[in-house]
Amino acid sequence: MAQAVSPNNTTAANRRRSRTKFTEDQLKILINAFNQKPYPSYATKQRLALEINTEESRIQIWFQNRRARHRFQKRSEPEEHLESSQDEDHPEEKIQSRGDRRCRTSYTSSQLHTLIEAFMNNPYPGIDSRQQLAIEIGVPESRIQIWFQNRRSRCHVQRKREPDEALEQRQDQGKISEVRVQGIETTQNGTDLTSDSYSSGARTRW
DNA sequence: GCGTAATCTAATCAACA
DNA sequence: TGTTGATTAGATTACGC
Repeated sequence: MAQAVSPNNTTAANRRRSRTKFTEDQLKILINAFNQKPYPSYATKQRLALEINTEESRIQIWFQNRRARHRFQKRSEPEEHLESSQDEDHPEEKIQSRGDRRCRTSYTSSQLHTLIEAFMNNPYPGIDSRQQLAIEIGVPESRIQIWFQNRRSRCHVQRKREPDEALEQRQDQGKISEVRVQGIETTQNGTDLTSDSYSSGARTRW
């Protein structure tokens, strides 16, 4: 998978968060919680965060990685070695956790303006930039990270769709031949994730 | 070098205007 | 109903021992 930040290009602006080192006691609590519920609700994650004195976002990442490791083990290990209680697919937990999500963050137009400006400047901000933005607009850093993820993702989708849409438009207008889509493709083909064009066709809220 | 936290994309769910 | 924040799986990167 393509990564935006090359290993040798680490600057203050794209530096990763330093690794969290969980203590034995913290891990005991986390593992115990995981064994009970691999898909904890937001309230549970918050409670755990409080209990082991860390951020809720770290709990979320820990559970994500833990589930991934479990799935991996499940695939690679012979079936008789599996611990039955923990290796179910846990569909009921998944369903339940959907009912207790974090409240949707609602950004003001000025917050969005700041985010978009930052995105145009750098679509892959490191921990320092994200924290700075978080302070600036008064939103947790984890929400900034999610916002950038969604924004990048939707930019990719939009860019994939644009040539098709241009074609459809031409067909709708009954304009035959000579109209070139090339221009659109070439200008969008670079690394310009920063374009706000992905929302330009639709209604914008900012 | 290994274990694993952090990060990424893509798909999907779901709140809200 | 479309937009977009939240969550997930799965893959990958890279930190810290």
